[in-house]
Formats: sequence, C-alpha cells, structure tokens
Amino acid sequence: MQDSHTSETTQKSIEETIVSGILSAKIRPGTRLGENQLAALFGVSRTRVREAMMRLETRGIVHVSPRRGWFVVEPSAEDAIAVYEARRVVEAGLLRGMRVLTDEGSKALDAHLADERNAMAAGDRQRLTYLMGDFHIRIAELSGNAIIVDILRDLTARTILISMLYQSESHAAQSHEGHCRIFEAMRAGDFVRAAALSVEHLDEVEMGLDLTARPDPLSDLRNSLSLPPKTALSAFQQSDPKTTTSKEQ
Amino acid sequence: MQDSHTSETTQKSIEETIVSGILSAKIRPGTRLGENQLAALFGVSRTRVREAMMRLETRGIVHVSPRRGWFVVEPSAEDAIAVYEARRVVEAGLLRGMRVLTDEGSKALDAHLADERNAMAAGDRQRLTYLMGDFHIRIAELSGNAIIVDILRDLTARTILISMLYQSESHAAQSHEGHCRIFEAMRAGDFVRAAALSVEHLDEVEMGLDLTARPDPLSDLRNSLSLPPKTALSAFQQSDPKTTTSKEQ
DNA sequence: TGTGACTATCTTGCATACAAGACAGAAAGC
DNA sequence: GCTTTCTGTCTTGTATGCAAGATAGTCACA
Repeated sequence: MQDSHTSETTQKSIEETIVSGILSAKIRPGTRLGENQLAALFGVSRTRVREAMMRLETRGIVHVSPRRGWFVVEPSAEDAIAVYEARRVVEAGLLRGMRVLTDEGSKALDAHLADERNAMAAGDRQRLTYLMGDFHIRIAELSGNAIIVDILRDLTARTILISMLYQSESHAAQSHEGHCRIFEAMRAGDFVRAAALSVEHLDEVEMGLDLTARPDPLSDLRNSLSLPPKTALSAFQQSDPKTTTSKEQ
Repeated sequence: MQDSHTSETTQKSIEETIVSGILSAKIRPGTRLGENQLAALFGVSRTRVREAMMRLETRGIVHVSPRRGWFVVEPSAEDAIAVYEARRVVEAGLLRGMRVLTDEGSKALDAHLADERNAMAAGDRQRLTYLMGDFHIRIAELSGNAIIVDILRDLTARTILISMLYQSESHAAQSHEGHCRIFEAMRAGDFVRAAALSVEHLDEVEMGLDLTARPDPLSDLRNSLSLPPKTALSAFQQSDPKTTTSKEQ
C-alpha cells in the first residue's frame, strides 16, 4: 500500500510534474493517468490526485471519461486549429503591445536561442521540444504579466500534444529561424513586425501539421486497449530518451 | 437555514453559479465561501464543493487561506493592472485578427447594445454590470473560439471584482459609448481601428479606477470579521429570473 | 481595568470506505 | 464456430470520519 519510497512531493507537484512532462514531450497525448497509480507514485491518497486532475482539467490538459479514467487530452483537428488561433491572438497582441525590450530581456532571449542551437547540435530532441515551446513563454515573461504567462504555458502544453499527434517530421531548424527573426525585430524595437512575424511563425508551424492524418481513430477504444499504464507512467517518472518521440514546435 | 430545496444542481453548477454570481455583481470580492455552507446550499457533500473551489482557484476567481476558508479573490492593485493588461492583449489581438463580421454577429451585437441601453434606462445596475462585461465576451464568441471565450470570461469576472473594489462611481454611459464605437468600427470592417478603440476603452475604464483608494486594508482581518455568511450566500442563492437567464450559447 | 493564557468551537486538509459503472474474459447456448 | 450472457475485477464518484490548525470567547490574575 504505502510503499511511498518516492516523494515528499508537496502540493502542487503532481500538477506541475505532469505539465512539465508534457512540455518536454515525455508524456504522450492519450496517456492514461490512473488515480491509484499516481497516488502510489506520489505517495499520497487518491484525494490529492483527483484535485490535481480537476485542476488540470480546467486547464484543458487532461480529461476524464466517466468511470473509465483520466487521460491526457488528444486534441481534435478542430481543437488544434483553435489552439493555434488562440496563440496567434495572445502572442500577437502581446508583442504588439510591447514597448521596450530591456537589456536583461534581450540577454535572456539571446541565451535561450543559444540553448536552442545547442540542443539542435546535440540532437537532444526532448530538450529541443521543450525549448521550442519555452521560447514563447519567455517572451510572455518579459511582459511581467503572470496571467499571460499562465495562459501561454497551458496553450503551449496543448500545442506540444498537438504536434505529437499531427506532426510527422521535425521542423526544428525552421522554427529556430522563426524565433531568431522575431527576436531580431524585437531587438530593433519593431514590435509591430515582431507580432507579424510571430503570426507567420505560428502559421508555418500549423501548416506543417497533417490535420487529416488522424481523424482520431476511435481513441476511446485505443485508450482502453493499448496502454500498458506502467509504461506510460514510467515515461515521466524517469525520463527515457529513446522511447519517447519528440516533435518540435 | 438548511432549506436545501434548491438543488438537484448537477456537477458544474456550483462553479457556474458562483461565476455568474460574480459576473452579475451579486457576489462581492472577499466573500467567504464556506465548504459546509455551500454543501448545504447545493445539497451535496463537501467533496464536490471542494472540487468546484479548486477549479475556481485555478481560474483565478477564488483563493484559499489555509484552515481559514475559501474567499472570492480581492485583486490587489497590481493584480488589477495585470488583468487589464491581459485583457488589452487578448481583446486587441482578437479584434485585429478578425476578418469579417457576419450578419448574425452584427445582429447579436446590435441587440446587445440595445440591452445595454435598456438596462441604463431602467437603472438596473446589476444587469448593467453583467451586460458591460458580457459585451466583450460576445465579441469573443464571434470568433467561434471557445478557448478565447473562456479566457475572457474569467478575466471579465476578475474585472468585475476589481471594479467592485476600486471603482467608486459607475461610468456606464461612457462604457456604452465605447462599446458602440467598437461596434461601429467592426461593422465598417475596420478591425484595426476596432482593436485600437478596444485598447482605448479598456484604458479608460482602468483610468476610472482609484487604485490607491484601497491598499487592501488588512483584508484577512476584514474577512473574518465583517461577513455574515448567510447574507453573502443568500445573495446568489435566490435566482433572479431576469438577471440570471443570460444564456451561454 | 487591562492583559495574558486557556479552551471550546469551527474551519479546512486528507485519507479511507463504499457504491456504481465499465470492461475483459469465461462460460453457456445456438 | 459464433454469438450472447454472466461474472469478477478494476476504475472512478461521492460521502464521511478524523486530524490539525485557527479563531473567538472566557476566565484568571496582576
């Protein structure tokens, strides 16, 4: 029962662990999140697990199938379009409203882009996935507005799930260049252009998806059949570089 | 006291009841939301109430003071600034990205503005508050993007809480005119101008606040002292047919 | 009179028990 | 052989019980 060798994990950590697992593409869409298994993993009772699941559900990251279980969302094609649209709205609105790029901000983005290059060179796909999403969160952080950061973080998590479902090949290099162009415009103080570039960038990524590829082939059926939950959970319990495929965006 | 003739209320309704109570200014910031009281009101156990509270917490509408209770948030001056900024970002981004205003959209907004005028004429302040916030949600609904609608609904709820804290007098007429101008620009197909007007409008409203007025004078103390929870709860227990209908589509 | 400590009560935090439903696999009937 | 039904197991849904902390009121005492 309570062989909780694991944690001491405090309150938020179930939620945060799952989100960051998604952000780094260690947890795939459709992954089953059993209450009992999570409870055992984190050394708490189901109550706390359920609380975390409910929070994640309101953040659009998890959904529940009644009496069947909790699953990481598998966004439909329509969902995917809506998520990208929401990101365009928020990110363009953010950049366009930006007035200055501070020195620290510039340094932070510069360092981030260097990280992207390093991860590309090293072929570290999980880290690359994480960084490609994180770039946009970093920009939000420049605004100092925690509300926008939260919104974009959740949208980014969904974006990554989408790319795992619909993106066949990685376009990391292309994305990186998009990021560089946005940064250039920001550094030049041309935030209107940065906003336009951001929209373009998101369009590019969205266009790189094959939204017809997967009309969601009876996912309910898949969920109940294919998943060995042990595997799914261990995927983010300890990171396994090989088995988890990563897509950028 | 425990006249739980109320409910049959299904799952979501605790959450929705509270949110719509805020949207129509029937629940004030700082209102205590006792788990036991809500459980009695809705005829369920504390478990379900807690779930609703957790969800509302992640939506930024409620917060918990450990072992003291749940309270409707009382946004600080900094929070207020952040909320308005987030709204400018989202709403401007939304309008600027909009391409067409459909006939139904035009009709819906037109009808809404008529509602605003009627409420002003009737002096129905609660309904007016609701409508003033709902205008922006209606615009989001035009986009057909549920994600953006949800984001703006929660931001609007917080906006209303902010106005209850920091806005001494109503500027309904001014707001209404702002809405009309935005609608005009939209109808003319000039969404860039609509976006600019929207930013202006939000600036105006924000400027109408007295953010120094209330440096949050020991809210913890206030919470525990002043509230007769009975009153606060009954404020949204009895539903007022006119003001609560307010459909979601 | 004023101040400090103590206790009674009320609150949430968390775990657990049990109910209800869904699913998988075996058994039975055709 | 194929289909149908039944049953055992596993899952979440919900309520409840108890612990821990916070608050308010009271009482003792200087």
